[in-house]
Formats: sequence, C-alpha cells, structure tokens
Amino acid sequence: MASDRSTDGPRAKRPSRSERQAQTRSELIDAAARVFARRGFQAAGVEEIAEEAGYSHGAVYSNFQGKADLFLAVFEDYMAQRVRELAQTQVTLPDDAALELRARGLADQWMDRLAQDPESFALHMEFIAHAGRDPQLAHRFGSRSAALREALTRYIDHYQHEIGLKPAMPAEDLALILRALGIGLAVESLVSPDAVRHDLYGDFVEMLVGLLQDRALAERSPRSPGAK
Amino acid sequence: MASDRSTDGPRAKRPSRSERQAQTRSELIDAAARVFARRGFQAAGVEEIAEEAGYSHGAVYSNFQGKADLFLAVFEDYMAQRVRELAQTQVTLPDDAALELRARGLADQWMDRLAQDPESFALHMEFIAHAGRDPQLAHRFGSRSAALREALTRYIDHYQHEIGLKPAMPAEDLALILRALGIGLAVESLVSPDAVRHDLYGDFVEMLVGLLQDRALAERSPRSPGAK
Amino acid sequence: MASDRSTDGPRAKRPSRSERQAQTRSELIDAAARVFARRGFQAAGVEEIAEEAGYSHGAVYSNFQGKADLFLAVFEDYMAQRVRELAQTQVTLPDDAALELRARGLADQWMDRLAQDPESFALHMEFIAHAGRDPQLAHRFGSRSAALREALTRYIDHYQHEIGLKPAMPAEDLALILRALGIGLAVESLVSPDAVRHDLYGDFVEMLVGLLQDRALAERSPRSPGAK
Amino acid sequence: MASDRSTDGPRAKRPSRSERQAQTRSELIDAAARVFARRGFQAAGVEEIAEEAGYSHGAVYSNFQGKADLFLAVFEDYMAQRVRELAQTQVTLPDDAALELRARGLADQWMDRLAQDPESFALHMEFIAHAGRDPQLAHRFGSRSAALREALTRYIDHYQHEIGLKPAMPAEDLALILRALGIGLAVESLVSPDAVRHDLYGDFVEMLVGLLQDRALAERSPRSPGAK
DNA sequence: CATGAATGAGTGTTCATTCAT
DNA sequence: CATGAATGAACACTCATTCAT
Repeated sequence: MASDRSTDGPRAKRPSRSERQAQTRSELIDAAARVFARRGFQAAGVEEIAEEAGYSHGAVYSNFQGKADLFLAVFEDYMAQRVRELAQTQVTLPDDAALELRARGLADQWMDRLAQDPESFALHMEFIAHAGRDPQLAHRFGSRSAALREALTRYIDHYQHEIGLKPAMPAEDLALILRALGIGLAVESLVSPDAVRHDLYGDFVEMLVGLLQDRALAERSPRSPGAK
Repeated sequence: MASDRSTDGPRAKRPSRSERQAQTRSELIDAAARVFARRGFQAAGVEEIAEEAGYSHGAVYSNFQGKADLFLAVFEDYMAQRVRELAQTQVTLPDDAALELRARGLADQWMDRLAQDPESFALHMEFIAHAGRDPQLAHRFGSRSAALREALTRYIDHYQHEIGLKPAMPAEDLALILRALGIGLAVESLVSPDAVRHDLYGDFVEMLVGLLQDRALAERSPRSPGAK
Repeated sequence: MASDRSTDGPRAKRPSRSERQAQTRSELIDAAARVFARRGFQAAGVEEIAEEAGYSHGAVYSNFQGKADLFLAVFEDYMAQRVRELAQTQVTLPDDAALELRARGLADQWMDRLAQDPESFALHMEFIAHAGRDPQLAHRFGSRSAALREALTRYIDHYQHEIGLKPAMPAEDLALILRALGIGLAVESLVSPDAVRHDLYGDFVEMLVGLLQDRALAERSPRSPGAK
Repeated sequence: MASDRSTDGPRAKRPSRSERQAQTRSELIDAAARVFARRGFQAAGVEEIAEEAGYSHGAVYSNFQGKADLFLAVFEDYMAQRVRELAQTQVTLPDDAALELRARGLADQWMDRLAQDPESFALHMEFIAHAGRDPQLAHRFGSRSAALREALTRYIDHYQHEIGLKPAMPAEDLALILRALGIGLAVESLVSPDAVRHDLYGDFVEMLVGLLQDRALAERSPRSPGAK
C-alpha cells in the first residue's frame, strides 16, 4: 500500500517539480509505446519518440538511461497492464464456469490481442532478440516478464486446487507451457499468418483441460481401473 | 557444351563456370551461417562474412540479392537439414516404440539442440522480428519454414493413422501446436534461462500423447458411456 | 525523532552570505583545478567538477559565467601561485649567487614542475588552442599570463641593473625569450617525451647568461680581461 | 565480341583505379588542410571536409582511418613541405653569408609564416593538446615532427663544422632549442599578439650566434689564458 | 544561491549497397 | 564473376547551458 506524502492537502494546484517530472516521464513512455509499436525497437528513433511526446530528445536522456531503458519502462507498463487484466478476468468470469471455458477464455483473449495488435508482439520478439546478445538486458527484460508468469501461475494454482487437478502437473509448469504455447503460436502467425487458425489455441487448451479433468476423475473413481 | 579440355589428368575435374559459382555460393553460405550464428543477423557485417569465406564483400552481391537474401539461403539450408534429420529419426527409432516415447524423443531433441546452440534460435527470432516489418520478407521466410512444418505433419499423421488417434485433433493442428510449444519454450528460455526445465517439453508431450491415447481407447471401449 | 538543527555548537562562526559564496566559489575552483588537470579542458564535464566539489552543476553557473570562465579563474589562481613562487625564489637564493646559477635555477624549476605535472601544461596548451579561435577568450587568458611575464621581467631587470648587463637586451625581451623557450621545450617534450633532456634548458640558460656577462665585461674593459 | 579494352600501353589516358584513389586521397588532404586551418581540428566536420573536396563524407572513411588519421596525413604533407623549404633555403642563401644572418634568416622566416598563417600554428597546438591525452596519437604526431627536427639538426651541424663552433653545444641541442624558441614565441603571440615583436626571434638568434662565434674565436686565440 | 529538468546543438562512424573496372 | 572505391542514410548520445522553483 502506498501512502501519500503530500502535505499541502488535496488541492495541490501547481504541480511540484517531481510531479511534473513524473508526468513527463509518463508522457514519454506513452509516446514511446506508440512509436515502438509502429516502427519497431531498432527503427524507432529517440528523436521521433520525444517529438511524439512533445519534448526534445534530451528529455528522454533526462528521464531514462537510454533507448533500451526507455523500452524496458514501456514494457513494464505493458506487463503491469496484462497482470491487471488477468486479475480482472478472474473477477469477471463466473467463478463456477467450467474450467475448460475459463482456460479457453484466456487463450482466446491472447489470440484476440494478437490479431488486433500484432505489432506489439513483434516488438517484444525484436527486443528479446536484441537482448539475447546482451545478458544484462536479457535479465532486466526477464525480470519484467516474470511478473506475468507468476500471476498466471497463481491463477492456475487457484483453480487446480479447487478442482483437484493438482497432481497432473505443477501449476508453475502448466503456466509456463500455456504461455509458451501462446508465444509460439504468435511467432508462427507472424511468420505464416494463414497457418494459424484463430481458434486453435482455445480449442487445444479446452481439450487439454478436459483431458486432464477426465483423468483426474478417473483416478479418483476406483471403479474404472482405467486404460493401459 | 564442353570447352577445351586441357590435359591435366583424366579425373582432375576442372570446375566449369557454373560449378565454380556454385562453390563460391556454397562457401559464402557456410561462412554466413557461422558469422550469423556468432554475431546475429544485424550485427553481422557483409564484409565480415565475405572475409570469413575468403572473398571480398562484393562477392556476396554477385551471388545474392543482399544480406537478407543471403540469410534466407542460410536458413533454407538449415531447414533442409532439419527435415533430413526428422526423416532420419523416423527411421532410427524402433517403429514399435510407444508413441509417447517417440513424441518425447522429438521434444527432447529440440531441447537438446537449443541447449547446445541457443545462438541459432536467437538468430531466427531476430530475423523473424526483422521480417515482421517487411511482409515480403516474412513471406519468403514463412515458405522456408513451411517445409519443416509439413514434414512434421506427415510424420504425425503417419502415427495417428496407425494408432487410430486421428479424431482427437487433425495432424496438421497437432504439428503446429507441438512446434509452437517448442518455439515458445525456446523463447522463454532465451528470456529467463533458468525458468525452463530441460525435460519440461518432453514431459508434457509424453503426458499429452498418453492422454490422447487413453481417450481414444476409452472411446472405443464399450464400457465407457458415450463420447461427448 | 529528528533533533533540532539550531543547537549545534555554541558560537560556531556563522558565515555571512558573501563568505559562504566565496567559500563555494573557492571550493569549485579547487575542484575544477583537479578535474581539469586530470581530464583536460574539453573532456572535463561541468557536472563532474561540481560533483567533485560536492555541489550540483548548477552551482557552477551561479558562480561563473560558464566553463571557460571557471577555467580562467583556476588559471588566475595558478598564475598567482607561480608569481608568489618566483618572489619566494628571489628571497631564498643567496643574493650573491652567481647570476648564471640563478638563471639556471629558474629554468630547472620549470623543468621539474613539467616533469612532475605535465598535465597542467597540456591543459594550458589545450586552452590556448581553444581560445585561439576566440579573440575575447584569448585576451582574457593573455591578461592573466601577463602577470607572470611582468614579474619575471622585474626579476631579470633587478639583476641586470645590479650587474650592469643591461645593454645586451632589454629585460622585457629577455624575459619573453626565456619564457618562450620554456614553453617551447615543454611543447616538444609533450610531443616527443624522449627528445628533451631535462637539463637542456638549464644548460642553455646558464651558458647564455655566461656569454652575456662575458661580453658585458669585455665591453667595459676592452683591453683587460677582468676577473669575475 | 571485342572488348573495348584498350591497349594503349604507357600513355594511359584513363587513370587506373589506384591512380584515381591516389587522386581522391590527395584532394581530400588538400581540402582537409584548408578546413582544418580555417576551423580547427575539433570544430572541423568530416562532412565539411569531404564537401570541400567534392566527395561524400564516406570517401574520407574509405581513405583514412578517421578524422585524426586524416589530420596526420595533412600534417605529414605540411612537414614535408617545411623540410623541402629548409633545403631550399640552404641552397638559396649565399653560402658565405655570415652565420648570424643565416640563423636570423631562418628565424625571420618562421615569424613571417606565423604572421601570415597563425591558424596553422594554432591548429598544430590544438592537435598536440588533443593528442596529449592519447599516447598513441602523440607518438604518431611526434614521429612526423621528428623529420623536421632532424633536418634542422643536419643543417646546423653543417655550419657548425664549417666554422668550428662545434664545442659550444651539440647541433642536436641547438636545433631543439631554436625550434623550441620559435614554438614558444608563437604560443606567446597566440596568447598576447602584441607582446611579441616580429624581429625579436631574429634579433635574439643573431645575437646568440654572434656570442657563440666570439667565444669560439676567443678560445682559439692564444692571448686568452683562462681557457680551461 | 543552489537545484536539476529540459533543451538542443553538435558529429564521428558504421555499413549495406552500387557500379565501374 | 569478383573487386573495392565511393556513396549516403541513419543515429544514439553527450554536455554546456538555461530557467523555473
């Protein structure tokens, strides 16, 4: 929980120096998000970004270490947004929705976003490739990615518990697999846009969850000694 | 038509013009493969590649349209190699190996290669990101990728038929999913090297195939209440 | 619980406004002297200097017109120091020391300092070159240099009078020549460190003064080779 | 299919590739000399230089390692010119001119050039200061300077022998001293243009040579008993 | 007076590509 | 076909300086 340190009460008319800087920073991040998405990481010029935000390019260097640092700030915002979205989903969907449908819901959401905004995904891939040659950068990127992976893990864990699917596979692994699948499909659709049916991810996830549930049920019921 | 044969021995095959060119081309491709893997697509210099092959950079432009074209040639070779490898695997493994183990074999092979040579994967991701902003390039890249996808589809199809798994999911989709998963896990491990267990891919695939088989059996078994 | 600030110490001399400023100014100059010597005029950053002094870079602009102005202040201090040093030398050396040895003493002092701290000389050269394109700056620099030149002139004049060397060359010219020689040798040793013997300056000056004295004697008593 | 490969032998009208490059190189050097003199080393832009020569700035990087390398090439030409000039002087002046006048001739020549083209001198000082922080550069600069120093040494040596001045001071030292004096006076006149009389250098050199000659004569004369 | 956010001028260098030889 | 001189687009970053607080 954050506390407000302001002493001048609720009506601070004049933005203080640090408020103004926070605003500048945030405007730069927003502008950068647009320009990076539009042009890609490497093709985007620092000047171009600053201009989009209505500042001189020097302002970028006043607020960030450099282009890569600015990108990471954009990415951090983006991931925070995704985490919030996931929490939202958890609340929105009826809690008693069939597990398959919840899972497919997340998958479809991913594919929808991809269809709507393939640039952002391409951008992230580009940055990963860029960071792949720079361990320091890779690490900074990775730690920002972790938040979402962990949120997804918690999400899955929650339902696994509820339904008793647990034994099939640790939530952590499942979360990783599902995310990896989403990423992989996105890559494939970047390369061969027509090769990836929009529903494929959802179909597969739904099927997978169904299979896991069936098995869980079968294992609990002593009557059917099962296959094999 | 043959030109003048000089007398430098019966079997000293004097390379013809086109043979010589094919040789140059192939030397350039090999050199490029090394340099691209070592330095990345964008960081690799045309000069550097030509030098590695023992030519001047101009030679590259005599044999390829440019850097991207050279890359595609390298990639084509690489994919052809992978296809050949897949065929080899099909032959090597005992044909009666449990399906799960075959599937896991492929998955493990992928992870092994990734562990050994992460650079190549990073390279391909980099190029995909690069091509992502250039539809023409993306298409050229995609069509080179297709070959492997198709080979994998045929491979899966073969076993699905044999075992009667067919209904669960079209071979094509399954191939796509499995590949996507491999790619996604590779991406994750690029970003967070420690987050991806080496066996995870194999474990999952083995489990998945097991589940599918179980279901197929169950569906055929009279005792189970009708299919969904 | 924070304690009260105003109770620290009984009668700590509270610096007045202008004393405080003079102190800041002087701290900045000292810090600048170190940083300029270490990094050179152009490579030294205003920020770096301010940091060395424990201020923000803005403090520099509150106390000086800019970087060049700060440099001139440093240079002024430096020259004042040299002038004081010259006066000191005048007092220290036995007044009846042979003129040759006095002259050589100054020369050797110059070479010693150069050997110990070539950076300062390089710094001055750099600034001269910088100011060379800016007449206003050159003039400001020149007027600070003049003080030392004049002090040296007076110094020489004093002994010329005493010994009656006067006619050979005006003290002003001789001072200029001797200084120029020192500067030129320093430049040479900057460019080719091994080309300049450490004693060369002293040897030459000693010889020169000897020659001048001989001639003065000869002129006064054309016929009698007087004793020294 | 006759080619228009001409067989025109020695009178090749068309400049060969390497001739053309030599020409480009030389044009760039000439242009650089002008721009460097006009604007200074650091203020001169590579683009500006290339433009002055009628090439793209890339041509500079095709022919030189970079800006500093280009400068060194300019400087090399400049020094070669000075060496040639010195040889010329040796030939031009009547060989029986009084030694004092020869010496003063060189000094005056130096001051004349300085008066005419102070920029070149300022430029060299600037580069020395620049190179002062980069030992590698300093060395490259120094070795180009050496040629002139050596030529001057030989020049002096020649006349010292002839007249029997030798013992006073080794030619090498004298050459160094005279050059250093010229350089130092140039520096002084850069800093305080009015402080340096144009004739001062010549006057001093003339006097110095006179003194040395007198002493040499005195030492040879049997009448002076005091010779060591 | 000191601070520091923002400015913006200033630039050498790399490198894919072209084209005359 | 191979060569390599020349092109020219592209660019992140530094840093002295200003000015509102």
